[in-house]
Amino acid sequence: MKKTTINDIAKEAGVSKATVSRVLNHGELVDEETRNRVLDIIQKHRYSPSLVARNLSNRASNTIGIVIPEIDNAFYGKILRTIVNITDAEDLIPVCFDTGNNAEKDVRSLCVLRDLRVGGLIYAPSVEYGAACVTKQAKQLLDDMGVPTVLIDRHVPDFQRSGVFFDGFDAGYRATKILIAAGHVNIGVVTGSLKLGIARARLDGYRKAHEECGLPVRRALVFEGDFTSETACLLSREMLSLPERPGAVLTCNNDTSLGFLQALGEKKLKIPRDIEHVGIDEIDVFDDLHMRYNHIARSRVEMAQAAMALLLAQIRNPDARPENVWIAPRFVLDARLERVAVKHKIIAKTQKGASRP
Amino acid sequence: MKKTTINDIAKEAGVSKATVSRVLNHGELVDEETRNRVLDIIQKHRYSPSLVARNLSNRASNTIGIVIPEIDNAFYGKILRTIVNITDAEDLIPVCFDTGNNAEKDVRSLCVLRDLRVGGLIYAPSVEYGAACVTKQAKQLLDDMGVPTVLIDRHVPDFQRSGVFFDGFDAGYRATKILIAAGHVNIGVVTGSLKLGIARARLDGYRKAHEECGLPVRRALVFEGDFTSETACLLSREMLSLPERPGAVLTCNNDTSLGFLQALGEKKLKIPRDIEHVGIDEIDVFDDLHMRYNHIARSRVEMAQAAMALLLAQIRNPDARPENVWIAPRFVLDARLERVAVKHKIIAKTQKGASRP
DNA sequence: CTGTTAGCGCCTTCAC
DNA sequence: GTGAAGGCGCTAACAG
Repeated sequence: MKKTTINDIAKEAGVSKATVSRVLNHGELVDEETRNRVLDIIQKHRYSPSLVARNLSNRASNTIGIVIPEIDNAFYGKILRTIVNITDAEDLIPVCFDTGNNAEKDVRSLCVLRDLRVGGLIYAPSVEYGAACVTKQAKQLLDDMGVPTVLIDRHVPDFQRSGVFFDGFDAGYRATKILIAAGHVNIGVVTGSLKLGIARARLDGYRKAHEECGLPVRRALVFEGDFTSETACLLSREMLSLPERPGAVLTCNNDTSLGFLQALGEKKLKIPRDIEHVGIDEIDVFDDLHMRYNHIARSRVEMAQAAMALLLAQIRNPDARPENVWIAPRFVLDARLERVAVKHKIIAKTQKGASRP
Repeated sequence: MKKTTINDIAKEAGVSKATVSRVLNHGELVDEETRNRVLDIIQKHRYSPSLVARNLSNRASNTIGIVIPEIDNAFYGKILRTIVNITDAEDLIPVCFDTGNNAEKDVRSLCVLRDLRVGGLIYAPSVEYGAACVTKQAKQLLDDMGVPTVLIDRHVPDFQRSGVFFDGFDAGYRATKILIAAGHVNIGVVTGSLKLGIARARLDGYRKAHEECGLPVRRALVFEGDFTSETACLLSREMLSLPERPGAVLTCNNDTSLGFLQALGEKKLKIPRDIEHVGIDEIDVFDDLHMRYNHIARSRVEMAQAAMALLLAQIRNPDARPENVWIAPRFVLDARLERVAVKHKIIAKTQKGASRP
């Protein structure tokens, strides 16, 4: 039992396949009568042309590749969903890979996408985690593919492409400023692997805030993790056991915040009674439950939309110049911290009521 | 600047494309010397054959379609990630659609997948939400595609295909039994749309437990929602304002549990001081934070793995008979409820230490 | 308006 | 071992 093809239709309709192809693609160029006849037969056989053949013939593909780490992380999950909703609306076909933050998988995924001759690419690289040679391979592949590409959330070092990024430096900087303004001098920080640019940026912001305020950055208060809750919890336990326990803590992504909060719970410490805390990234459940959680949100929907906008623009106009979009941090603070932040002009003013992304 | 093709390689190597094709696919059939020469040229040009052309020629595709609602829901996010990790290991290419629980989008997604001539399909239908005619279309499409298909999590009514399902009836039944065994007679329930089979199953379990214990099912305590936290919260507020407030509540999926917990927080009610609660589905964050949350987990990883196993089996052996796998509920209860459950032989015995999926 | 022809890039017989 | 030829299903000129 074979799939019916354009030939079968043509034969049965007593026309050439060119005509069938025409009613399929440029219906108006075909005599109404023959068109209807062909259409009828198509319907009868429930025929629908093969995209594979069509793509080959057109040497163009309406397929776009998506390469992200940790699909099941709420951050990327939301991004992915936003992306596929857009691809859907634009009649693009999303092919999706998860790298698990493994640079080798970046390369493998890009290989497949290259062989698939996708027409575009949204890419959240984990290559920074990997060896230099892997990064080089990935860049090479991107070049080889020669298709519109938009980086999202993370950079590829020394690589000139469009991208949508979160201003992690600003987030780290302002978060720390706020804590300092609230009277803290002893501020701990749990961040991700400093091999990752985004982790470094956030920590740099933390440092800058200290310098600007004439405060020393105490090495003992800087904890380099890996953006997982497990590691963050271990580090946080350590931090909270310090003889001079920090009065405030900055945690640099959603899972890190969770790890920290877990450690906090174990020690029976309460926010803000015993310690102050600002996290980076929203945590949906806390929102749902209206739980207190001072944090800086990076709008996932906004990022994904911006990325797709850039991608579509590039697909439509291939010689568009690379363009970077920076997504501004959004502050979600309790009344007290917000007052402090506004008073010190660290944030513009209350953003309450801003729709959750 | 054109992509290099098999022809370019053949020409440069001074051989025919047949030979190049051979070194690509059946290297051993080619003289070592020529093979190496061809290989060198391939490397030099960084040539890699087009999967599109190859698929067309082979009239077979290593592509598999994935259609799920709500990619950003942690439940499906985890499933998706597990699936793509497996497709990756099996050299399959995942094409992924999100339907947002919109039956029309089910149909649209299946259409694209059909045109793509995917080699297999993992499908979590939302068609039950839709009109009968839409369901019919979806079934028709599945038939037209004629490729191995595995349903996951949700049924398509009257449709004979392989599938991996959670035993929601059993979950609802045993959860309710436990609450009854714990001394409750006034048990509220918040469920999803009863148009959905999985919602009905869970509620049926709740009913069965009541019957079996000679307890009446009070209609006022049955709240039909839609599996979203917003609706669940509204309904829960209502429930908690009842003159005869239930002493225990069953909530039938993760978001519903969240909605309920939010309403609970608003009323300053505490578990288990004021009310008892069992939810269906895990909520990762609660796990991470070691928060108290009595629930019945449906193992997402297990489901996804089972689904892929069925799919691969079917792909390898096309006349394998349809097969259904039922994933057993896993109970995660606090000490008191667990003791009650074990004592009444509702659950076998402590499952503590079971790895989180 | 419609049919013929010639690919798209690759694979697989078949001869040699 | 290798090349020539034909075909996968479809589209895009080019003639009529």
